[in-house]
Amino acid sequence: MGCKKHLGWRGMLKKCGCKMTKPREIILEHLSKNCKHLTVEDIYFALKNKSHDIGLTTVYRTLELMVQNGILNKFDIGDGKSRYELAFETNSKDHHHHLVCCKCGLIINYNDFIDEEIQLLKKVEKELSEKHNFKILNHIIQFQGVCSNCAKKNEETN
Amino acid sequence: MGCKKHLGWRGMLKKCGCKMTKPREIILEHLSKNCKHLTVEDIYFALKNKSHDIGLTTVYRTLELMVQNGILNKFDIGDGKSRYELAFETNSKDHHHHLVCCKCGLIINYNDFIDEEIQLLKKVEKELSEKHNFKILNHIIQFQGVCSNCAKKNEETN
DNA sequence: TACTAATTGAAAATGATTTTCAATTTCTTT
DNA sequence: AAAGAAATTGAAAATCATTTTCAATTAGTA
Repeated sequence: MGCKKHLGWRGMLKKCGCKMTKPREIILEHLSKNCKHLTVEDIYFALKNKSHDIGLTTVYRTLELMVQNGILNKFDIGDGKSRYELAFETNSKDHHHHLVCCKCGLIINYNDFIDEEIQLLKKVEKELSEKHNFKILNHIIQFQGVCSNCAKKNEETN
Repeated sequence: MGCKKHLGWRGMLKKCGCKMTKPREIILEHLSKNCKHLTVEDIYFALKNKSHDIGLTTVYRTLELMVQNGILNKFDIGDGKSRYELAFETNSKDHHHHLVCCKCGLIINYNDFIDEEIQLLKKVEKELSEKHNFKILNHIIQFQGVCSNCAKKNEETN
């Protein structure tokens, strides 16, 4: 299970002078199996529940390392906590963007019209990187709004 | 100066049972004149320099209120501080998206291909709001990368 | 197997943001 | 224009996510 991935991760770590360790392996495995949008706390407690006592600090450090190396994406939905998910190549069928409820924090991955989005993103990316001499590494598209549940709750209140 | 705006702001505040106050007026004026991407600290010290002693807490509260009412956009470039800017209608000529350097935090507003972006965003927005029963209020498009300065610095280091 | 450098984790420190609460201000109503 | 009710302010304290510190441990190499 996950052997190929392990090799990939190990190679990536080697390239930047880092080592593959038990905690890192466990954290990465967890993220691979839970293609969600996890906070540090989410991961820390999930692993604790599986009897993996990995320090909170280690979770922070591992996630940061993986973000630096493009394995994970880090993003923010406005609640003051960072969230992490596996990074998928722009061309991958799993690549997606986010629809976020700003009341309850619900996050929906979408890939409707993803081809059109990607095509346009690439065009804009090319223009911007040339014009501003930027090396563009990533992008975020996020729609923000109110989900049906929260809209309902709000009506009841009024 | 800013009379029309003041009326608009006052009306907005009234609608939500809030009052127009000196601090709020000063903070909004400041944001109107500085179409940047300001942190709470930026604003607090800028006003202090103009001899406006407004409490840090009040700055936080005012900004949050304006975000809730669509006057300001709040966003995050990954450095742990929230940034604020005037919100422009999607159709406004001032509407823009961001190109961010993840090393130094440089933020560039761009509107190249903005018409195409908006057109696509509207299409996606319609689809998502129907499909997921969301009331969509806003969107973020952000490109992340390394600016030329930081790229240069990095070369020198190696 | 031994060594060197990287990693871990617990505790302490940091830094942004929120809460508390008494004093002040706004806006409506007389 | 004055009074009153409700909202707002600001300073200090509290909270909460994240980072730093440092001694003990572990991984990968020689």
